[in-house]
Amino acid sequence: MTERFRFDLLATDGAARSGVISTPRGKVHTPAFMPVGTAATVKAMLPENVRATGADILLGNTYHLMLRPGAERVARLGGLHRFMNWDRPILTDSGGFQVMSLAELRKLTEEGVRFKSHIDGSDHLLTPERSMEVQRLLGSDIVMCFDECPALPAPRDTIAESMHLSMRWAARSRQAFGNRPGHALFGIQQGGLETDLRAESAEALRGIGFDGYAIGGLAVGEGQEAMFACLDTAPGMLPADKPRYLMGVGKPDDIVGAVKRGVDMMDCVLPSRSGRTGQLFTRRGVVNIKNARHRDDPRPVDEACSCPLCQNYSRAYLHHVFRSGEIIASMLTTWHNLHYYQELMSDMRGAIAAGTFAEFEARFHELRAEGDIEPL
RNA sequence: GCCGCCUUAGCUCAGUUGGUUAGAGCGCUGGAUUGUGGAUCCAGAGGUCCCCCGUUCGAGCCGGGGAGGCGGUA
Repeated sequence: MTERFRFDLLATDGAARSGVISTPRGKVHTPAFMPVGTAATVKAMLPENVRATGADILLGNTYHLMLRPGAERVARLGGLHRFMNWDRPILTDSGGFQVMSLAELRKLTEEGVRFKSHIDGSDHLLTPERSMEVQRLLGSDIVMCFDECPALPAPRDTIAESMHLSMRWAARSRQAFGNRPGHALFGIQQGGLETDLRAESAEALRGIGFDGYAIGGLAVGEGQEAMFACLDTAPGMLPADKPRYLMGVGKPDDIVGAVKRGVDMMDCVLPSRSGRTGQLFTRRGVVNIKNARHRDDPRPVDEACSCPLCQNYSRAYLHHVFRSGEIIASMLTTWHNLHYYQELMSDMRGAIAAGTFAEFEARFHELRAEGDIEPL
């Protein structure tokens, strides 16, 4: 068992990197995709099945868990790992993003954010210090700094002001986190699409010193082209010997493009959330199982996929259970999507190690361009 | 047999004193969803207004006849 948090870079191919993060709760192979388990569960999945898809680490949410069931309660019950039956690493988001996207009647001050719960309207105050405390109570392995994430597009002044506040909060987060061997604290770079603000933010974070560095504030409406343009320079501003985490991204092609540009970790709700709305991610692009074309189709979603859905059930069956609102529909689609995402990450790790990332990427886009199989 | 009520989109129903291209909800056909609200939003298709005749410049609406359904009554 590793006593301390550690990141070892194993291979590079162009800007793409492959490595391993070691924690007392296990290793995380990078590039890594973290399924989102917001409310102490990856919806529609048992933890052992999430693990079976290849996930090394999950993401949990400070915002949701502090509101329900409450961080102190989770702590009394033995911590988040025990509570949700996942003994491997967990990264927790700080709550900053969710306060902005979910809560009502926010009031932003230097101290933190006062807001009303989207669940029951109760009043709450989230500060860098409280966010660190909540994440400690949960037992998070990788703790995220409390930050503010403005929606894009926004005026440069707004982006700059927000970034400076996030940097002051990053320093307070670092101070409040203290020294906790075996646990990591990640700083979050902001600055929107402005290269100089990104650089200034990265410099501020390096000055404080973190165990890993996240790129925040992307995939919030700017489009893939703008995001990639930002990622052409943002990862290189962060320390090469620490993990780089692109928050909230993304679709499969976003992920491939991000890894190509030097990102080591990502999380996204898409495979799980879209799974619950009938959207399946495959080598050949997206399949919407609700579409009428699948009604009589006895074939699997992807004949080359080894997940339980593709091995045992037809498109026609999945279409039926989806249209009927059956719970198994969400289970099967979520399982498939997480399996696909993890296989994608595994393939990229292999390609980086072999120095064949360019070939991998070409094949990835080639298959998607072919599109889904023709309807019967 | 007689009396009353009903018939408008796939379903359940609105539809003003008769007045442009007849609407809604659900369903259906598609789309959106990026540090999760099992949520939500967007777009589209779909009509012999039960049938026939009449009145009227003009009928889903008014009159007559018929068909089908529901209820009451002998």
